[in-house]
Amino acid sequence: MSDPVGVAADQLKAFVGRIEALEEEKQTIANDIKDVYAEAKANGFDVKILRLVISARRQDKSERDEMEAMFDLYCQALGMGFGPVKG
Amino acid sequence: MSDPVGVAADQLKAFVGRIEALEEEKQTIANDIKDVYAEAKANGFDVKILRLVISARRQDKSERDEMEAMFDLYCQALGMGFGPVKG
Amino acid sequence: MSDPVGVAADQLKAFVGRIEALEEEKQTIANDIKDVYAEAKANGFDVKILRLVISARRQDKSERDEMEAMFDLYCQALGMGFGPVKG
Amino acid sequence: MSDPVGVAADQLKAFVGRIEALEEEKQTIANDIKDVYAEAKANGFDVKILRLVISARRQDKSERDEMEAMFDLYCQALGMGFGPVKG
DNA sequence: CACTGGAAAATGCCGC
DNA sequence: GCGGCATTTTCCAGTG
Repeated sequence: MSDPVGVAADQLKAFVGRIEALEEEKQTIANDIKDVYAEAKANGFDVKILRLVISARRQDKSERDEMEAMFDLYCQALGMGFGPVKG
Repeated sequence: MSDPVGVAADQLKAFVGRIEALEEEKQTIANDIKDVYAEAKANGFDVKILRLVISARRQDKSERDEMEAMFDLYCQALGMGFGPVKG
Repeated sequence: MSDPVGVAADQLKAFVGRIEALEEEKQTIANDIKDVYAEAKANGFDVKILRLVISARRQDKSERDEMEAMFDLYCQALGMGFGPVKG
Repeated sequence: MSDPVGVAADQLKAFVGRIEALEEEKQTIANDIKDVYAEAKANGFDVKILRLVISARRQDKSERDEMEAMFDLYCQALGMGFGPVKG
């Protein structure tokens, strides 16, 4: 298999293999997360609230990131003029 | 066309028609939004910042909503016990 | 507020307001679409299939539009007017 | 902090920490997958098709798994042990 | 076992 | 023209 088609096929197989392996890993971790939620539930915690807490923390983080991005943009904008430049 | 199949076909056509009409409206509005951004840009505003402002406002709103949801959940949880109930 | 900055701020508010209004409209329509799907489902239709049908029709339409655009282009290239060529 | 509430709070923090750590791992892997797709694209592969191929393989796999499960079920129903029945 | 909500994937858009 | 990003759509797990 040294023809281009064979090579491409080999490359394709390699890419597919790598992606499928990574997806399996990802799935494993997703299952782990499910397990932790189950464990929390078994310890008497309300899973719904737990999820809410985690998503709130995630949103806080993304909001902080956005603030930072805004700050950067404003810094850039200073001197460049944010609003319309009149003449 | 008074057989069930015909009736179903007519119903189907009706549903498809309604959905397609709504999607066209939606697309029209999406285009309008694009136009407004273009107009703002033509007036010297930085579209990137404008988008950031709008998304920040949207996030604020959703955060407030989430806070409210949390509050409701906590209210529910009171008396039910949020954390593990020991004995 | 007759200074340039105030004017820009007012303009900015106006743009933000218009965009947010349009986005709300858009969201309303999106909800309407969801409702129609729900209604279809309540009438025994398979929503997944329904979605497929509609997206297929959309594709067909865009293909037809493309064809039409091509046709017009060819007509122009041949020095033909838009309407049918009489002789 | 040896009161029940403190204990619950500590437990809660632990659960949140574990989940967040796992989610970060998951995100890392998701990014890796994106990278592989990008690499494939850089090597001339059509990402859209590649995704289709992978999802098709996944479906096949789940079908095969289902079949296997069925097979096992039948074996059980027939009072067969898991391995080959010797006599 | 259907429904709802939330995560993941895919599509389309914008700027470079 | 492509990569990154935001939006949208699709899928799936949890729940009643």
